[in-house]
Amino acid sequence: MAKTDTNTPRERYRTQVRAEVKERAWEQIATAGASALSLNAIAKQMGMSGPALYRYFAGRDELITELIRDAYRSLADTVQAASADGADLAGLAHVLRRWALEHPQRYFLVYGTPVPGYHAPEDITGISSEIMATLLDACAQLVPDSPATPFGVHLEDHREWAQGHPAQPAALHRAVSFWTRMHGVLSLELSGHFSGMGFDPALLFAAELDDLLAGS
Amino acid sequence: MAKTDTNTPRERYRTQVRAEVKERAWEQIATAGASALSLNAIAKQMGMSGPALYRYFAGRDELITELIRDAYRSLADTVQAASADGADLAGLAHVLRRWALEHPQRYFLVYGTPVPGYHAPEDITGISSEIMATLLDACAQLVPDSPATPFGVHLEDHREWAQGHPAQPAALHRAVSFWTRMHGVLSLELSGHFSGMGFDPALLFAAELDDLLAGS
DNA sequence: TGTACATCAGTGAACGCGCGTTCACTGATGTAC
DNA sequence: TGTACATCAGTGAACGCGCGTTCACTGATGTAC
Repeated sequence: MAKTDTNTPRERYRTQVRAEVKERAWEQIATAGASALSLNAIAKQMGMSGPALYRYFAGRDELITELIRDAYRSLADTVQAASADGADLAGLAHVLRRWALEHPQRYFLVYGTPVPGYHAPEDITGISSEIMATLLDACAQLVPDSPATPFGVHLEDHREWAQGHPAQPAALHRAVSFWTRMHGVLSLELSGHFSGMGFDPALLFAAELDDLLAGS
Repeated sequence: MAKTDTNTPRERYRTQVRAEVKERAWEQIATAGASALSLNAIAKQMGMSGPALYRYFAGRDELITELIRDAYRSLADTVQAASADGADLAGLAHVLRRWALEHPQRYFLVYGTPVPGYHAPEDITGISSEIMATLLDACAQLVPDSPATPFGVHLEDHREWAQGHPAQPAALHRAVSFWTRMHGVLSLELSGHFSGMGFDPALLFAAELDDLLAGS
């Protein structure tokens, strides 16, 4: 079914090398930032010559796009797995934070400063919708019939992004607030903006989550 | 008193050229991202030869640091001016959003994805504290004696960052929440993450602000 | 099992590019008497 | 007011660098009979 031909030895080797290239790419991003990503440097680090990588990636741009796709996929998988294991909204929050702390570079590739020119391919926005859907599920299960907020009503009028998910206005509102609030804390935490301040970011995260669950 | 010698014609010229270099730098960042900033490109755009800029900046790094400093300064000035005009916390929120929408590149240089190697000079963290202090003022004025939250108590134990500001625990908590929540919305808005979703980011921002002011 | 052929991974040379930065120099602008 | 000197903005050549990418080629690995 899936077109991942991992049958022949040669193709197994191919996917293995591709994976190693990506690993080195992540290391490089962690060390010097995404903009410093260089095919030649990766090749050298793997003990091969620059042009060799063109057997595996059409070019630098394709590699970067792949990394972004993988980052989205990784987050979606993580969240969906937690949901399948019965995690509620609070559970998703902790899984999200854990993922962000484990893979800060991936987090920033997904939610960080955008590159002015770049536009993500369609399938990536699709993965983004998957994440949103999982969030909506969790929000809908929590207090299924909360009173609609004004912004919830506005969202009800603009719910294309919910992809036909049958969530109530209050759930739509909560999903969006969840997203922005968790991102607010995680983004500043990963950026190091809290590091000189002395308090424990985990407690801030927990406080924000509690407040969100208590709901207005 | 201030050591800004804008007296002699030569020095007025100097500061003028420095200013133009920075302007072009911002344009370049807006077009291709901060990592694409190039002294040579700026020089060419100004109709002069590359090395000429070394009369005005010690090198690329100094220019970038200056831009970051200016961005912080611009935000601090904006917020302080609003505060001096009697703006309350809600007023500061709107001034902040306005500033972010007007200068997205500056916003990202301040709060965006960090460059792994880079550490900001001390005076920049000082400006950051000024912003925090203004925020604390506004939070302390709102409901001066709210009950302390658990996280507020934690902050009370780690209040070095407040630089001796006499805010109550509840105010400390509110200032931090204000910061992370506004950033959560603004960061995703400026990154374009809402653009395909259909709803109005201004309403989301307002809803988040209302919820914060209602306070739990 | 052995031979003939096709596939494909990886190499090394080469191209053009733009970068940051240095250096010795020219020429204009200001300063001192 | 005019001359002599110092200051400093800007130039052009040059250095070394690493980048992405192409190309013709070698040599190993798999496939077909």
